[in-house]
Amino acid sequence: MAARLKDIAEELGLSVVTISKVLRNHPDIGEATRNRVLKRMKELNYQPNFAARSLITGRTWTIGLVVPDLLHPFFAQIAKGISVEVRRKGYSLFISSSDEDPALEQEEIAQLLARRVDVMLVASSQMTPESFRRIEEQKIPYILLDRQFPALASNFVGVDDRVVGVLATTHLIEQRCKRIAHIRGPEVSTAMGRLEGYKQALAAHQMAPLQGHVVSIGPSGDHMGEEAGYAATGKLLASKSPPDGIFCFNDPVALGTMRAILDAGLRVPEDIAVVGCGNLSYSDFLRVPLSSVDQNSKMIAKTAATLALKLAQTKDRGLLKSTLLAPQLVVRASSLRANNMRKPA
Amino acid sequence: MAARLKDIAEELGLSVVTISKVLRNHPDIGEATRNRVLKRMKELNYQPNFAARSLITGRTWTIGLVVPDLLHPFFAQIAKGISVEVRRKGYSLFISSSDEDPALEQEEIAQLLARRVDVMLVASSQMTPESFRRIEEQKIPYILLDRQFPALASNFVGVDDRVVGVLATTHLIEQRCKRIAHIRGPEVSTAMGRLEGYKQALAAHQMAPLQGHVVSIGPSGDHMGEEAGYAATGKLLASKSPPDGIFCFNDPVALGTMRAILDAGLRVPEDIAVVGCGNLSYSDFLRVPLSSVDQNSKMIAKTAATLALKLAQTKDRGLLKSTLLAPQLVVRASSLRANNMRKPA
DNA sequence: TTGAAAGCGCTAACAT
DNA sequence: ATGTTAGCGCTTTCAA
Repeated sequence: MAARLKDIAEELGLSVVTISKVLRNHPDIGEATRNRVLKRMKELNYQPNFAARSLITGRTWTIGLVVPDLLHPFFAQIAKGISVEVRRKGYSLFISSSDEDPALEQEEIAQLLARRVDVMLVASSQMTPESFRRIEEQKIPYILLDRQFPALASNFVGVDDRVVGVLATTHLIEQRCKRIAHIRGPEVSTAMGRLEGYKQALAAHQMAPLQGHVVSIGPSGDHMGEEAGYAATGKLLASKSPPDGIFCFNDPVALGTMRAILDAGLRVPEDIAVVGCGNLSYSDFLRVPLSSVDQNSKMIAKTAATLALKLAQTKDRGLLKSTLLAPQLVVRASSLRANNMRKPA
Repeated sequence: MAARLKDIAEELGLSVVTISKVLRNHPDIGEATRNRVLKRMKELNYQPNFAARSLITGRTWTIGLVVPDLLHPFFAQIAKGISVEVRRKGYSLFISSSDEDPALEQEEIAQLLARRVDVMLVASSQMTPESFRRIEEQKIPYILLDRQFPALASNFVGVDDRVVGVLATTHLIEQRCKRIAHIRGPEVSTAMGRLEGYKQALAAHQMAPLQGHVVSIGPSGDHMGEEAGYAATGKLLASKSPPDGIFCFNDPVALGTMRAILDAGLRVPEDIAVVGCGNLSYSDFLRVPLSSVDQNSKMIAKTAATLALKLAQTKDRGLLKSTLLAPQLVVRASSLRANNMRKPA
C-alpha cells in the first residue's frame, strides 16, 4: 500500500541501505544520489514505518501523559501545552484521563508502559508512590506533574504549593480578614503544601486557625470540587465563629464556596472574602470574579515538555530534576474589601 | 530488558509459536500447556511488543484525535470521553490540539497518518475538505466531529446545528424578544447551521433579522471567542435599533456579549436576553448564569468512540455513517425575562 | 560513497 | 496439539 524503502531502492537502482541513510541524513551519501532519493520520496509522499523503526531502535518517539481530569482547565492547559511542544520534535502524545481514580490511573500507566512510551508524564491521583516504583523497574523515565511524593526521588515539575498557601492567606490578612478559614484538599502533596503555607502565613502575623476552621473536601481530589466546596462551606458557616475569609484548595471548590455564601444570604467579599487556586479560564466572568493563585500552567507544560524531550534523548537514567515554579496571586472582586481598595500590582 | 516470547519459550521448552498462540487465546492449545505459559507470563509481567505486532499485522491499536482547542470544555469533554471509551478495548489515543490553525491541523493529521493510526478523529478547523481527501488516499478511516463539509461524504458525529439555532431563537421569541440578533461564527458547518436555524425560527413566527442584526466574529473560530463576542456586541449596541435578544454562536462569545452589555450599563436579561451554545462547565456560576444549548458532548464522545472502534475492526472501507444528535436547551437567568418566569422543564 | 548480511519480536501459513 | 519456515520494514554492523 504505502511506499517502502525497498520500492524506492528498486526504482532508483540503489540499495535499501542507501535510501535509509538518506532518510536519516547520514553524512556519507553523494549529493547527486541524495537529491535523486529525496525527490522520489517527496513524489511518493514516503512515510517511514514507525513500527519497523521502533522494533530495531527500541524507541517509539512517543510520550505518555496521564492526568486526573482533562476537563479541569488546569490539566487541559498542561495537556495542550505539552502536546504542542513535543510535536515540534516529532513526538506524538498519548493522553489519558484517569477520572481521579487511582485504580484507573494504574491501568492507564500500565497500558502506556506496554506501549513502550519513551517518557511518561503523570499528574497522579495516587496516595502512595508504589506504581511509580513499577515504572522505574521498566526503566522508563517519568516525570511527576503538579503532585509529588515526599518519599519518592523523581523528576518533578509543579508549583511551590507552600507559596500558594502563603500568597493567598497573606492577601486575606492584608484585606483585614480576622478569621481566615481553609478548605483543604485530600492527602496529596498539593493540599498539604497549601495547608502548610496557610498556617505559616497566619503564624507570621501572630494568628492561628480557629477551632474548626480547617475543613477538608474529603478524598475526592479535584473531582466534584464544587459540591464538596459547597458542603465544606456549610460547615464553616455553622461554626461558632464563622470565618470572614476563606482560602480554598482550588477554584472549583471556591465556586462551591461562593455559592454557599451567597445562598446563605451573605455577601462576597464584604462578609466573607474568598481566594481560590488555579485561576481557571472564566474567573473574570463569574457572579463574583474570583481571586485566585495562578499555577502558571503554561510554564509547567513548557518545562515538563522540555525535560521530557531531554529524558527521551538521553540514555542516562540517573538524571533527576525537580522544578518548583513560582505561583502568582491574581486579585479580583471576591477578595477585595470595599474599605481597602488598593489593588496590588 | 523486557521479557520476550522467545525467553518464555526457552524456559518452558516450547516453541515461540505456542507461546504466541496462548497470548492470543488461540483455541488449539492444551489446557496444561496454556496454564504453564500463562503462569510464567504473569510472573515475568510479560508485555507484548506492539511494534513487532504492528509490523506484521498492519494494525497499531492506536487512534488519533485532533481538536481545535483542548482548553475549550466542549472539546475537552469529547477528548476525555473518547479516551475512556477506547482504552477499554485496548486502544490508546493520540490527542493533539491544533489551536484553530488549519495549517497546524494539517501537520498534526499528517503526523498521525505517518504513525498509521487505525482510525482518525478530527474536529476540523479547515475551510475546505482537501486534507481529508488525503486521508482517504491513505485508506485510513476517519470520522469528522462537530464540524462537517457539505461536499464531503464522510463519517460524522455531531449535533444538528440547525436545531441548535431553532431552539435558541424560538426560546428568545417565547421570552417576548422582538429584535433578536445573531452573532455568527466563521464559515464552517456549525456556524452555518445555527444561522440557518435562527432564520428559520424567526420566519416561523413571521419575523426576520433586522438590518445589521447578523454580525460575525470573523474567521477566528472558537479562538478568542470572548473578545470577538465583545466586539461584535459593540456593533449591535451601536446599530439603529439595538437588539433585545442575542443568540450567540457559542458560550465563549456569549461571555463577551454579556460583558459588553453590562459594560454599556444595560442589564441581562431585562434589557437584552442572551443565549449561547455549548453549555460550558461553569455556566451556573457566571455573573449572570448563561442559558445555552447543550451539544451533548458526552454522547458525541461515546457515539464517536463506538464508531471508531467499529471502523478499526472492519476492513470494509465503504462504511459511512453520519450521526446527528439532538441538542438541548438549558435555560438559566441570562434569558429569563422577569415578566415571563415560567421555566421550561 | 555504497551495499550485503543479519536480525529486532512477533504472527501467518503451513506442516507434523 | 505443537512446531517449522518465512518475513513484516527498517537499522546496524561491517565489508567493498
